[in-house]
Amino acid sequence: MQFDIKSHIAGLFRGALVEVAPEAADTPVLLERPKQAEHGDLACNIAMQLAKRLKTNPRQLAERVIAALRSQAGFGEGYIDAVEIAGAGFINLRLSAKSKQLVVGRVVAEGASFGHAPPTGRKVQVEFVSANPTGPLHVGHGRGAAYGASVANLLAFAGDHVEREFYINDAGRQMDILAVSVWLRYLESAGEAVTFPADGYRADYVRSIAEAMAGVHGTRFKRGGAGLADTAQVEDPDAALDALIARTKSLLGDDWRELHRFALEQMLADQKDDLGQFGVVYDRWFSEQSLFEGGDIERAIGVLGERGHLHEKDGALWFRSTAFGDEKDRVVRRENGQFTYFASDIAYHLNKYERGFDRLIDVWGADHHGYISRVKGALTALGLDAERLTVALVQFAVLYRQGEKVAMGKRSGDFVTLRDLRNEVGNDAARFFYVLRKSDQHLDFDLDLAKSQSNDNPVYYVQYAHARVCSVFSQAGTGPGEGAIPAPTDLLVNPRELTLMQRLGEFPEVVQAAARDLAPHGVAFYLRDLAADFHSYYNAERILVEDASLAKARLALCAATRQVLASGLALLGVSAPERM
RNA sequence: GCCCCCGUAGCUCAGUGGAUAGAGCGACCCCCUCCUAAGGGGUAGGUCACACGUUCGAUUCGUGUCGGGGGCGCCA
Repeated sequence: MQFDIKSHIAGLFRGALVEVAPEAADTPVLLERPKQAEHGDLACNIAMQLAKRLKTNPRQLAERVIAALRSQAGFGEGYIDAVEIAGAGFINLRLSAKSKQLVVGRVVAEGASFGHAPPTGRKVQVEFVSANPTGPLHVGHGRGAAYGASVANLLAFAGDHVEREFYINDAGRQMDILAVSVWLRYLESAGEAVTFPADGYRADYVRSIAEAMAGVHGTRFKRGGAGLADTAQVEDPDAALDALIARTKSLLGDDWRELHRFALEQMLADQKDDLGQFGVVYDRWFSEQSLFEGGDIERAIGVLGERGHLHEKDGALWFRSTAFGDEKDRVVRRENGQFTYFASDIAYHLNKYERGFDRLIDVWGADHHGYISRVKGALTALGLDAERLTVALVQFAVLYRQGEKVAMGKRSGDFVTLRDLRNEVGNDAARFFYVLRKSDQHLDFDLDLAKSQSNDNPVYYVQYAHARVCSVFSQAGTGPGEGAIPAPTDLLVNPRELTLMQRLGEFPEVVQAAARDLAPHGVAFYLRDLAADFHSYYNAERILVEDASLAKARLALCAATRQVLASGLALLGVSAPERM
């Protein structure tokens, strides 16, 4: 671990506190960065915090703390230029150029691991996207993908062992509906007259899967379409669809499984490919169906029953979630004997706990918020610690084109897919824009802005800073890595250099905070600030000056800047181009 | 009806129990003989929705009101 100026100073404060107020020596020392430059580089509010407890005036207490601070061994090492009392009792510190220069050598030496926390030993799972495999991913999934992937990266950077998982909802009625829809299109293209159900999947990709199926399986699934006509006569659309599914299953017999699997695999391959191109990869794809096949659902529900949390009513089996703060009890097994999605989810989460994760993070769409209390309730009922589960809700993204909301009709099939979005604005802009807002905030995604190659576009602004640094290095005839030669950083004393170095020094705390809050937008905002500091410096000062020592020092600062830009962009899954 | 999110500059949004609340865009003015102008410098723009409470201190925490968005199935 390299010398860290902030913890050094916090240590001095703790020493001073022992002298001034031994009874309060355990009070944590908070050092924050004042918003205004005239308040120095670091501010400590310890005097105001303790004034009441010690029955004294905060300014007087601050004076005593400062006196003790000056007497600490280590105070005179040249890291602190000035200490003063301000306002109600703030202790403001002005750091020396020497203390700000430390970060340059540190970043250059540590490279990509600068800001990376040591291993925590904690095993964390992040489950995200988990879209139904009944259609292509749309722009809403895209936000969950960008957010979940960045959160996973942040946690790994903060020292956790992270596993990324996608839960495949391959067991339910929706999947059956897709399989039937594909089958009908398949029959249709073979010349059969079929009546397509109102609630079937009617978008184009269904036809594509049907064509692929004909290519692979030929006429294997052909049956007389006339045997379906009466199912379309059922009044209630839901019942009609169920009748159609049942009829299809009986007509196809053992081939139903194959048909179902074919449709599922086509859809999954599409989603996997889409996510892969988006830079989102998983350690595991977990099948809901496997929970049925392995008996996990019956086992999980069985445990709930043994613990006395189930009861029967109206022929269905209910979990008494009201006993755990939910507003009403929830069905786990329907009157028709089928388990609900909720039952699968209970079994799935039990399975996660059994895999020994210290922490589980579920990234869900905001429409699932009512679901949290019942899942946590079920976990508690199973005797598990529900506190280990964190559900991060991601609000919807609304696309705008030329100031107009882009219509998204899921039913009509004209929704915008993630793939369309990526093709339109590019992966980098999509990843960056998705995490530019707090996840629990509605996101207005401006397509025109994301596409514009101008200074309005924050992605290009940050990437351009990186490209500029690289350009300086190519002019200098060296690579940024060669800045690793010990450089005379004490020559870096002009205000813009000091500002830039200070900003670089903030990176570790920014990343830690973003990981703690599951808030990748903090990194995005930081990168914009860092890029601004660099652009400002670049415009005001020439890097490759005549004075060889100064040029070398400035190159070292550039190398450090490039590294932090690249590290931050990598956390967000955005590329760091050397040329633009 | 119940639950969740939000209300900060003309627009889109950051932000923190602290000191004179920030950024980008938009508006206006200025800067390439020079390492990428996809850049930089400057001006203007605010009752942090409102009220009460907790606190030495509230834009931040709590309660309430008003306003906007979303969710509340034996769907997944």
